[in-house]
Amino acid sequence: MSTSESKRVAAEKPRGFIDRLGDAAAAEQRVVAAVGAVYERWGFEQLETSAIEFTEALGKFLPDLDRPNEGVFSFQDDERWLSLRYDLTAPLARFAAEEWNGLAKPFRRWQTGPVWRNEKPGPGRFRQFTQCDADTVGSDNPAADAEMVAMASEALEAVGVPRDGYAFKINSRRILNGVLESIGAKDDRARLTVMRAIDKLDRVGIEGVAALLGKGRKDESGDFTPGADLDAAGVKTVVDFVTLETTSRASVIEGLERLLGASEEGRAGLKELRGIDAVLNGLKVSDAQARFDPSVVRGLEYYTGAVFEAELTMTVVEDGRPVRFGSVGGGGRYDDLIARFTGERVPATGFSIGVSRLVAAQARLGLGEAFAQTPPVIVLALDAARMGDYFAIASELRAAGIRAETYLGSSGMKAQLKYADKRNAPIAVIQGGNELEKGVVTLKDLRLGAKIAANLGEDREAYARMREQVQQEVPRGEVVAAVQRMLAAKL
RNA sequence: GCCGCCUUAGCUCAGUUGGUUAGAGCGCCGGAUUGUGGAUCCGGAGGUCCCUGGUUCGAGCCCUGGAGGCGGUACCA
Repeated sequence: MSTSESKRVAAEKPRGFIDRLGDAAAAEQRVVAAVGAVYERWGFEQLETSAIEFTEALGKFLPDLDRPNEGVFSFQDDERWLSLRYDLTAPLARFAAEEWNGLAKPFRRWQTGPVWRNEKPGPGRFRQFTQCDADTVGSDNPAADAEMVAMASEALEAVGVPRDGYAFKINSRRILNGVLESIGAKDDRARLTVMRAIDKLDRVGIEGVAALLGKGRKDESGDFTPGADLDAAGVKTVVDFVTLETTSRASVIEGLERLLGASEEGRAGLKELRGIDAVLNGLKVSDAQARFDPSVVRGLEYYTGAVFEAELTMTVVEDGRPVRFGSVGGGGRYDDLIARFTGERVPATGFSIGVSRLVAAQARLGLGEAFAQTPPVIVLALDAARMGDYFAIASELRAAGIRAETYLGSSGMKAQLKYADKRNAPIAVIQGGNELEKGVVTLKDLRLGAKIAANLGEDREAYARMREQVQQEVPRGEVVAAVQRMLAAKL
């Protein structure tokens, strides 16, 4: 009985999710390993938590009946709502609150793993992606914030980003709050609208921001976005803040000093930035690596103090156009998050690296090549009765630390070489009847062959000569040494 | 969520005012080549023309509704 056409299951995956094969999969692990090693070195302890949490623990209201999956993947279990975590910070808050009594405080942990968001996917935006976070819970010292920035910059360099290829932008929500206070934007809706407007500086420019602060703005598609409805003086105040010269941390502090006036909240934010600056100077983090930038907002509502954003400033030209990578991580201080569980205010700060994004950038910038895996040497299987011999050869190569596999299909030699070619194998190990008689194996240098063949035309004779040239017979006992030599040879 | 464009082979696409059996290039499989990757030549496999309902003697093409993709915008804990 055969499966009818209509009963076949479609081989497809849900939108917003991706498969990764080979180096694409391994690259993420290697980035996590490199970043995690930096966090470990700074004394952070690794934490693992479950992928699923109670929905209310994630700080999300119960999904309403019409749209139970708005933003987050949720389902009901024994009457209670469960959700896939959408970041690593909310699970940390839950863990810290749950284990509070037994933890050494301040509690410093790092964590990695996939997170899920049920949102419209786009290019470079998926519904599952990996984050790598570090957080300090139980310290309100600005030094903890400075440490996050310095450590994250070390992490970026650990994955190959050069020192002049990234920049951290730092601000404090308290400064923003001070500004909002001084222009009389009291209610939360107006404050949020102003912050969203500032957040769009990159995309819509200063004129766009000014429009969004005032009456609103019509974009190219004809869509109208209502503004925050500030008066002219209010717009000017905000614009002055977000356009402050950011070349040095000291000059920003100076500028803020001038613009902030008497706002108590703003003063507190400024004090915070001073504390961060002092520690960054001690850690020798330069103005170019970490700037104070009053236009940095970060969307997340839970931030209460310092906010950070890591941006890759390197560009690569693709299809004749420069491609910018933008933000590869962010974080900040969230002093109220843990209070949801304990009722007690616990100061905390953290930083999150978007691993998937960083890997994508790494690949396109060519930074990941040092991490790339060498493809395996392929041992051809020319005689089904001698599989044991072929596996013995591959095993010897593996024992010498060389990636090696034995061909397991049933095809002829030509197809096996095509297989090796497709796998990007550097070498094919051949032992058929001819070699067996002589007690040798043939090593074929596929990389060299590919290089030579690329310059050949239709000349079949030259091709045959090339074939002879790129392969050599070696005694069976010297296979490992000869493979090592061939792999080491420069092309 | 809103606005615009798009959907034909694994991929990129062609397809006449609506007319037999829907095509090309690339890729894939095989042969020319007794045991050798590329190139060349020959052959082969591969299709729910996104789905649905309709108009028509007849729909890949026209009409209704829907889904999916791309771009912009909004949201983003």
